Amino acid sequence: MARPSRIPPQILDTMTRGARHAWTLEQLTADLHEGGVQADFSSVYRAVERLLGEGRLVRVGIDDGAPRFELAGEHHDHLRCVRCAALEAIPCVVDRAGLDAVAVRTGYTVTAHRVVLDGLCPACRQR
Amino acid sequence: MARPSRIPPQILDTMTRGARHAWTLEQLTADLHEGGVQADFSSVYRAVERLLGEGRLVRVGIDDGAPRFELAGEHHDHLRCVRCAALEAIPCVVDRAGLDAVAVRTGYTVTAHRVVLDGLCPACRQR
DNA sequence: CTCGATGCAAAGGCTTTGCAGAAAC
DNA sequence: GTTTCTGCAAAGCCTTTGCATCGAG
Repeated sequence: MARPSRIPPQILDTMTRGARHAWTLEQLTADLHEGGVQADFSSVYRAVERLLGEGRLVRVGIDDGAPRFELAGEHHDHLRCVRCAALEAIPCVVDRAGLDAVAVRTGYTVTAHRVVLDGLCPACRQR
Repeated sequence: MARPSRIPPQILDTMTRGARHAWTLEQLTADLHEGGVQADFSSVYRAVERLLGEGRLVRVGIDDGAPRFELAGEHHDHLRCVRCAALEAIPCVVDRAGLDAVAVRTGYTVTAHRVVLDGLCPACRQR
């Protein structure tokens, strides 16, 4: 190792401290800057790529324009406000029995799932 | 109306007959061509846009590179082979009670959900 | 003749890559 | 001196839009 990575640990740190649940690369770059960390977008891109490969981050597809990333850890699903785009982590809402039934009926081996609930957050509903 | 739409009905027809469950714009354009329908990509793009607005199609985010579209109809979830990218429609596997619990706990009004199961199809598992 | 639909081509936005400079070993 | 990380800038890829043309009413 000729030069220690500066950005990857900063990303993990930012995510650990952050209030957010899933970052786009753009948000992540902005948050690093706010934390006083100088980092080019492409460096963040490559650092995230590396962290994904190491299994420290996971990619979550919220399908709202840009891929998002979050710390690898316990599985959870997501709840998104369709109006303000707020994103919350929620416990898994997939029905185990239903999953097994699907596996049996289709012959697939189901290895993972991604769930996004769409809704209105309390603040947006009042408006 | 100065000129009746040619492409939108052909899209609905292609989707109704097709074996596929969700089309990317590229696949849709290709399927139209195979069916002998001449259609430019941008025309397909705009036709789909129109059909979405009319509620005849829905957009489904499988998050596998390109947005996909399918006929509006009964809600269903999706099962995707991570190896060959095959896509199947499956009955909803979301736990109703869990959904209600989330709504209560977060204060959100949940209006929709999107589920993608990842797995290995029978053919790919054998290899 | 009029007006919307279509095809072509270019613009736009975001992701990904190449390359030279910088920093640690 | 060697190696790898970083920043800058350009290349790519797919989506979206502008515009001239076409064709049914």
